[in-house]
Amino acid sequence: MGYMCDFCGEQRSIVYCRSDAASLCLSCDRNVHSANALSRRHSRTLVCERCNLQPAFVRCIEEKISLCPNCDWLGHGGSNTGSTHKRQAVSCYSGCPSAAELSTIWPFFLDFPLVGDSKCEQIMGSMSINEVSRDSQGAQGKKNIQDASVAVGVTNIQNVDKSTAWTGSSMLPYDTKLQNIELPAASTCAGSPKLSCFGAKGQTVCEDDSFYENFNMDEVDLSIENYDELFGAALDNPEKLFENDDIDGLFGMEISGADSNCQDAHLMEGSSMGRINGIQPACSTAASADSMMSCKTEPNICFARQAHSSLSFSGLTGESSAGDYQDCGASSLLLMGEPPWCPPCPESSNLASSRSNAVMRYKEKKKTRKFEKKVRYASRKARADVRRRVKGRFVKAGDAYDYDPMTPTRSY
DNA sequence: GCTTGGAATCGAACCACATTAAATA
DNA sequence: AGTATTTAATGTGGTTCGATTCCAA
Repeated sequence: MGYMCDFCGEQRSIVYCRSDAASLCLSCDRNVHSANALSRRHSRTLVCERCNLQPAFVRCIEEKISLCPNCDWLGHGGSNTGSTHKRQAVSCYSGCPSAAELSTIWPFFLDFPLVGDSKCEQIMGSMSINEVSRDSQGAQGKKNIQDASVAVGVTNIQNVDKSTAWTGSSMLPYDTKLQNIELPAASTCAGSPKLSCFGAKGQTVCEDDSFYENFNMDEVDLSIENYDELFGAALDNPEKLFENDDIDGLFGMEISGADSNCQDAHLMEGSSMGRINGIQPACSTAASADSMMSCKTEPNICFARQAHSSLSFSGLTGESSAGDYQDCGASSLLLMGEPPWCPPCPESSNLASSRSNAVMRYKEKKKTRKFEKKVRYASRKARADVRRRVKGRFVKAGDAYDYDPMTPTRSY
């Protein structure tokens, strides 16, 4: 990977598709992601203009550059002057938005050198969403409209409250700073500033006020029963994704304020999809299988650092074993302390102690937590529940047994 | 700081057989 | 094409046991 489009290798890469793990130029992005309904769902964002490897999650207004969390940290996290730069959250989009629509999502979009003079512009500018939808007729076309409307509806930057632009170190943008991040207005729930949500499904989440009315990090766990839940009903009922208790247990953060709910609920949503590389702070809604699977292939330790003790990561089974955390790449760092690039800071000792306390609390809770097994066939369970056993093993009917679930007596 | 041994924890394996799905007549 | 029969695979829970981790000496 590098500066060039992974697909055509000719144009400079502009956007990053996590699902495809590819950096694409605008024309290829459109071509690739207009192929079918599934690909249209891919959530894309700008590619980091510094490393050209990771998706960007903020744009430095001062430097006019989009940055991934790592590069953002490197550029703004220290004590240099960059730490005062104003930055703006970079939203994701899906569907096949036109250049104009992308510029609506990203007001800085026209800053890109390729926009306006390349064939990308020709393609992007000449095609409207309606045209795309007309090209692919019927329901497919309607889907395109939906996708595109999502892309546009996600972000109406013109409504952004400029006063919320944030500056300062990116060390803890999610933890303590995100509430001040300049987020697209439309990405927040209508009528409720509590939860930032991005994309269509996120909006669905937001519409359910009950979801975050009782949203207390202390009660949150990332429990995903199975893929069906994850990709199906759970998305319609987000509460199913959060079942009990680990977040504060692991990191010792207890957040009760509405603003905190907002920022962390957003993070939670991302992490609940197993998306550790939460450098997609603005695209938590894709909830697609591919994005979830990217968890293991694209560990992003930066996010772990930035999440800074505010997240836990759960495995697909809902059992948060240590291995699960390790699987997610970033997680191990959360448990092991500061990442190697973390500079010494006066808070470090406090952070270390609070983290160790948090880990202890997490372990305690984990001990007492009950994991419910999902029984696929009740009939089989019913039979197993009445079968006689010897040392836990099933025995042939009529044979001697040492355990009878019906009558806990021995036959010999 | 390093080693050692016991305790604690974890996860896979085992068992029989009704049920389910697939293949065949 | 639809039905009946046969074959193979699956899943269910309590217990055991080997492997791993933890912790104090």
